Amino acid sequence: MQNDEVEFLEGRPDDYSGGARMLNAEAAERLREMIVHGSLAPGARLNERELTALLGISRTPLREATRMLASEGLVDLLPNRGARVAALNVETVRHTLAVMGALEALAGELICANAGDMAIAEIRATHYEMLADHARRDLDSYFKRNQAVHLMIIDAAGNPVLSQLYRSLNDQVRRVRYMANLSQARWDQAIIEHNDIMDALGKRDAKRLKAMLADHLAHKLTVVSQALVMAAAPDAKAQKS
Amino acid sequence: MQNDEVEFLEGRPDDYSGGARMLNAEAAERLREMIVHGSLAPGARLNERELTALLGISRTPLREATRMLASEGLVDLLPNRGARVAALNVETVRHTLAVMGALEALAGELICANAGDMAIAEIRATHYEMLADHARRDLDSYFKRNQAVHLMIIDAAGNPVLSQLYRSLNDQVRRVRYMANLSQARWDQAIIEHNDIMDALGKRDAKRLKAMLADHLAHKLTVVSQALVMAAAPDAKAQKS
DNA sequence: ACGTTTTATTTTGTATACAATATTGAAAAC
DNA sequence: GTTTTCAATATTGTATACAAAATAAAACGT
Repeated sequence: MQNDEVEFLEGRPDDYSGGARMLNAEAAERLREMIVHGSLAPGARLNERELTALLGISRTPLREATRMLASEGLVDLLPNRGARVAALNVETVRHTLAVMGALEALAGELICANAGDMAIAEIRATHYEMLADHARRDLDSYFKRNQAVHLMIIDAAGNPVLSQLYRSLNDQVRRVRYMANLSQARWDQAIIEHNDIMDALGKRDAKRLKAMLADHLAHKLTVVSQALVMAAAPDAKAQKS
Repeated sequence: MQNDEVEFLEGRPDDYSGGARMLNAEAAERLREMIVHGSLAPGARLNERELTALLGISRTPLREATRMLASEGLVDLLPNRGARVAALNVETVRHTLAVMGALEALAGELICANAGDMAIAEIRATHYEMLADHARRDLDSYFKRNQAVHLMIIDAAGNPVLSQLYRSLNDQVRRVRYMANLSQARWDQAIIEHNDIMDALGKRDAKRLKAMLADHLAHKLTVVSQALVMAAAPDAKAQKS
């Protein structure tokens, strides 16, 4: 390699993964994570010099990464003014959640028609682990497990296009999660909803499953909207498109 | 500019569009069109030297473009082996159409709830123009108009996330369209279905609209599947992932 | 002081240069 | 004749160089 003193992606030295590295994909992953976790805030500029220094790569793969993220909708590209983290307004999140709802409904149909008992058993197991997290008030682990359950439900539908799309949209909404401070009441309510979802799923009751998923999503929308309007006041300048 | 004898994107000289050009976006658009229209066949390698010569740009913006197309799912990236046009197997198309169905269902709901009479009138107008194309047996114009109607229906839902996603998936399926040779019977049937859709839309009958859209999509799936299995025999080598 | 114009500096967009990996093709071995 | 090996070539991945634009800073006038 040309630059032999480079430390690629020093935050994750274990990411060499043996074979083909593909710096752009690695950078995209790193940036995606930073955006989702909020360390790159909505509206923030992606300075190429800074980011190349941070990631230990040159501008070429970095730019390829930002272009990929732009196609995923996490980043906006302004001509001659680089890339910014996509804004997160309530409107967009509402639209995104509406689409996710449609995808969950499809997943519900497909699962009840096709999913094997094994897959559902695995979901149920993770569901119980999530209940454990709730009992322990371990919010961090709960979030992870909650994500896992939702993604497992989507994946159990056996439609890779659906899975990929849902993940992409989910990343958009996850960005808000890290601003939202879930109240205890909301959290308890979410658990009830998850129990209902799990119940309908076990019975392969597509109609009820879809209704429960829709309810749960509507609930999520209110939580997320509140978080956004709360954040909008002090952070208004970053919300401008 | 460094290379002053370049003729950028010579196929479409009117694409300067005044202000900021953004070569990568232009190249992505060109490539997307080539892939959708089949001039870049499924499985075909995207040779950077050839394409830079064809588009009159350097490798940097070309590569940024291919990365964007990869995120859209039109292109696969193989480490150290460049980009290939994504394969088009029946399975993937079925999955894609299933998701599009879910999105159309959502659009149907939203339209019946929110869409203004103006928007529906505009759809109806285009619908009639499409009927004219059918009467004249102008298949090319029909395809365009048909696409327009479907996109207008989606857009009338007023959800930009939905619109963008649908377009992206639609591009995947459009690739097959150009292989499919619509039979007269199929065409006539499609017209009937469109009339039903238009009717339900006029009456804001969400339930029926969703059913009609689903029927129409199922119909499209059979057409597209047939085209794919027909093409699979002589073109099998290009179908390998 | 304030606003405007001009000049530096930074940042982005694009092209090219270099290195590593793949691919091809021909000679050698079987 | 077929397969294997190894050099030649092409292609990709990454870094850097240069140009145009945007941003920041300074100079100027009022």
